[in-house]
Amino acid sequence: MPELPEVETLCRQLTKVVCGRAILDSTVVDMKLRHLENMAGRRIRSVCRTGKGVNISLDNGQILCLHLRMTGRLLWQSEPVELPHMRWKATFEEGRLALIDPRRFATLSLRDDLAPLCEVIDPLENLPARRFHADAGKRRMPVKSFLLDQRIISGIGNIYACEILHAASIDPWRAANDLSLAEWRKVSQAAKKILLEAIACRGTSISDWRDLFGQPGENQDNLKVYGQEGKVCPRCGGMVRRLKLSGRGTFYCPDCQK
DNA sequence: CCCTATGTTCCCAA
DNA sequence: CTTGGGAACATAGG
Repeated sequence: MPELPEVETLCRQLTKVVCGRAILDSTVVDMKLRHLENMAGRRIRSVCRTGKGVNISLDNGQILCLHLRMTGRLLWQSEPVELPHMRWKATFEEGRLALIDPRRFATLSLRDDLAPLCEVIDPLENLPARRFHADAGKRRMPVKSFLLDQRIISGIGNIYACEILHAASIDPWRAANDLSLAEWRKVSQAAKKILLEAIACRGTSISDWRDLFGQPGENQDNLKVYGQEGKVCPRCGGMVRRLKLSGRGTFYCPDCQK
């Protein structure tokens, strides 16, 4: 279930493996994706990320846009191996890309431009705390829900929202419009630190996540609160708790997140 | 059988 | 208009 660091990891690996390469053939396995045409003959120009989305630019100007949702996985196989839940594949001279996705929520489509995807805040950009502060405006929703709202900020999911708010010492239930500019500065700095650290570790493999080569990431060792219910908060010695917020498991330390 | 799950979208209600 | 809740999508694992 990839968030920004996992998708960034995939994009960097894809760039190395398929950039400049020609697709010999592509095959739809799951008929939910039957609208996808065969990309045989197309060469890959570049790969980039928007939020949690992978965008693969082709030499005819089209962009193959992939969103992995909950259980989607993109794998590079130098030797083709049949795996369960394969929904789509593209063969190259050097190997093939396979989309594996048990729950079949992932989306894959060809688009003509990315512009609509680029208007949202990407937390790795030098987005000023001012922008957060301004966008929070009159929103009374909990700050965690605000961070998770992909229409405002793209890329942060449940694990990193919990970790960012812990690093910033902010209570997830605080109303977004209640945070001061100084507090948004802490959130913005925490987001950048947490996300960059996770990218350096090739993502968080708590359960499903594997990188392009099937390898788990290592950022699970860096988690301070997510999945740590009942454990000791490494910052203040309090006890990490878990409650529901908008239906999502929310891990936090009531003693140092105010 | 129960509950949970790193995501998104849609409908409905307040 | 904003926000929250629940369902839907569909499957695996504890």
